[in-house]
Amino acid sequence: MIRRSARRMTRQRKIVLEELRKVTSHPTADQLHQMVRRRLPGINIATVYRNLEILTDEGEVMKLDVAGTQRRFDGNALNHYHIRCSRCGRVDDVHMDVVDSLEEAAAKACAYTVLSHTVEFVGICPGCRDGN
Amino acid sequence: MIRRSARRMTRQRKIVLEELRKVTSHPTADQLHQMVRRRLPGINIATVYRNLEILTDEGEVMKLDVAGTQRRFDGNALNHYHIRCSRCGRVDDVHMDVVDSLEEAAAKACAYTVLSHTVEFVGICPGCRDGN
DNA sequence: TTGCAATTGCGATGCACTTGCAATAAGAAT
DNA sequence: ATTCTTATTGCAAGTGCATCGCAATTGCAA
Ligand SMILES: [Mn+2]
Ligand SMILES: [Mn+2]
Ligand SMILES: [Zn+2]
Ligand SMILES: [Zn+2]
Repeated sequence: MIRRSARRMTRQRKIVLEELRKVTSHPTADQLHQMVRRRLPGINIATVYRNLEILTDEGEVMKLDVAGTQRRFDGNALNHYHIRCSRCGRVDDVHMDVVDSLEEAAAKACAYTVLSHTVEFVGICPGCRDGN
Repeated sequence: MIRRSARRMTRQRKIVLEELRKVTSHPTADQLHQMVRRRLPGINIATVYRNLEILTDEGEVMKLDVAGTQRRFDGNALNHYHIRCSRCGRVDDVHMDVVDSLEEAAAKACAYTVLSHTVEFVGICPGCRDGN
């Protein structure tokens, strides 16, 4: 029989998750590494990456592959949409309903079995627009 | 006064564009490099990248930053949606109407000035589904 | 407590893309 | 046609983000 290896809740993994859950800013791995380091000075960036990978496939967090930039991570694993500022690169949540009907429309418009979808808006954040 | 440098239509640029326009497959830069090399054996990958960059900001082609994979290029610069096969990675067009109302909804649901949006579907392509 | 596989820190490596530079060539001016 | 300017090229080296190999450590089940 196939057995998945038993996961351990290490100090590192716990704090990576806690720090990511604390913010709504969709940090990159190295931003998160800085945050975690305040509590765990010796932690290595590779450990942060490895844990984010594991937490992602456990469904605890979400990987965001933002167009043309460094990968970001989201402590909220429920599907929701994002907007990226084209000036400064920050990424924020868009608090609108997910449009599931897009997937039905797509299923009719191509030959694939449709499984999921993501939407990324691009715009100008308030800070950049109002000049700060 | 600011003047943009005059663009030259080099043999390389012309053929990169022609080869990209020939296909509907959204090739990566090195796939396109292989294609172009059949007509221009000496062309370097850096030249392909540079020309794709230039053609993109001239609006002739489109860069696709597909979630978690190598960048792909699209000879059709008009906004349309894509679907990626989670098994084999191929990317195809989804021939459905672009839902502009998403941007209005997003504008109400966040503080950004919304400029554009992209949708990426994920699914299983016919080839992978039907086992080839 | 003990045993042992999962996990870590660290350095090395990989990969996709970008850049510096001298040589080349597009295309406007003559 | 020829000359001239400078955008563009090929090549090699460089960047940056992410991943990997490995010996040492550690969670945790027995
Ligand atoms: Mn989010
Ligand atoms: Mn397309
Ligand atoms: Zn901004
Ligand atoms: Zn497939």
